[in-house]
Amino acid sequence: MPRIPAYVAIAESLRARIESGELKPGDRLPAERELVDDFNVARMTVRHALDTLQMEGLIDRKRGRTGGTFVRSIPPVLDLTRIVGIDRQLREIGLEQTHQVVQSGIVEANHSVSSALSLELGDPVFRTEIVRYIADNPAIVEVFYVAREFESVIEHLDLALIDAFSITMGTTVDRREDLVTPGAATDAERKTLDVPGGTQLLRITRKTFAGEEVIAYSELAIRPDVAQVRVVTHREDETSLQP
Amino acid sequence: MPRIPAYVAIAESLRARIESGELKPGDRLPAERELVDDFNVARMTVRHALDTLQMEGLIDRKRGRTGGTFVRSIPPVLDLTRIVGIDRQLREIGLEQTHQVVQSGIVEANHSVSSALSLELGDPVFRTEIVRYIADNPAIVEVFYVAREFESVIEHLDLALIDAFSITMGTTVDRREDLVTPGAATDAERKTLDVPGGTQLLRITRKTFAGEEVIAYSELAIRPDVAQVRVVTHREDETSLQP
DNA sequence: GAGTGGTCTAGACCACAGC
DNA sequence: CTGTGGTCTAGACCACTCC
Repeated sequence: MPRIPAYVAIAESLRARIESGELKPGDRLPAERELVDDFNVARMTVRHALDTLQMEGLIDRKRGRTGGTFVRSIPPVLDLTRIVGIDRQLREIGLEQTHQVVQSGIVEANHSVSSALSLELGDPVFRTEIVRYIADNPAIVEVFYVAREFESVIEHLDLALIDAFSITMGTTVDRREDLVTPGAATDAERKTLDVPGGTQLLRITRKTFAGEEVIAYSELAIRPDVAQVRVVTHREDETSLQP
Repeated sequence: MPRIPAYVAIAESLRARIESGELKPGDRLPAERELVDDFNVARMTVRHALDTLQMEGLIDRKRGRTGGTFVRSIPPVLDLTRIVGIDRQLREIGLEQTHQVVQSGIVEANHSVSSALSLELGDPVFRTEIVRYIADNPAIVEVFYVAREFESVIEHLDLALIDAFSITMGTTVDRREDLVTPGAATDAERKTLDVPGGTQLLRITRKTFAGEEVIAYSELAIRPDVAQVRVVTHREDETSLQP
């Protein structure tokens, strides 16, 4: 029998109390120093256990006199496979969405951007960084890159990008491709999203197509504690049973 | 000016070396004890920095005489919005996929399962746990639940579920919905996927529909270092510009 | 002020994988 | 055997937030 590390045992014990429903979303777990007494370990070991639960998305932590460690509650769902903007999706379920342009201007294309948009490394591109708030919580950071001549699409950030292109440029967008990966917040995201270091995010890198050409490239980072992501696939999308 | 924690500064420094290309995928970073000397901090602080980079998906760590900390290489892409099975998608890009049924049998529906399949808590359901290997690496754990009478679909695990239902039951599947979240490996997943604790995974909970009825519910956990996930959305899926 | 989580130290020993 | 990462201790002080 392999030995079970203490921090794993502690995490299992707390996870069991959450999954059994003994601790419900919003409930507070014992303070770290209490857990130290309960399990007879050093505080770093308790923190390692809590770190893993936080990475799993089961708990949130707040500091201060009324802070503590809490069971995470279930966030609203955003549909990746709907073309309509986030704004409208949230309004349908009765939530407020606002956004704020953090920065925008011409920058030199880095490697990811230039290869996505078929440019040379260092070519000028128009970059916009947006933070979207759901019910006043910073929820999503979106950085998007377009060729300079498309700059005016940012006048319609409340719309889906697809419609913004159609209105401002007359360009017909017909497809987008999203790569979805998990990953912790970087320091920059940590600041704009106002989360502690190490928070788990859902990352999406998106290519928006007009025909076979990529006309926009964006990177989204979503706080999973304020928005879940859904993907819907219909049978008609593809005939699957051919050899 | 807020003070920058040492572990953040160390992580930033290493991240910069990776993103600049000074360290390429597969390259080895300095050993932890070397970094301790380089940055004049305790080893726990270096490890905290490396933990955050690991959570971001930038590095992998291996122990043993020839182990170390390595820059992660870029994994193949699986398309969530294609109905064809994982098996065929990988064969198209020249990779081997095998799978193994870890366990299967009748269990009592827990809360998630019963509410997804419209059953009562504790009702019997057929549960199958599968591990999928990509190029001999354990890549995906898939647990799926169906009503007992659909049990025979597991005879066709190499096919997409949609076709398995069609062949064995004559049931026409026409839609599926996936919820995508990030989250670290639990202890159970850690064992079956053979990853160290705290590894980031991409989690998908999937409902498979026949008409408005959910006929299968599955939970997938994907190792992002062996498979990336893509979502493709077409314009025709929805008319977006209505008020 | 007081109690919460966040950072950090300077060690120790363990587990693993090649040589 | 040796060098790698993994776990753990028993403290310390900091930063935040409400009272």
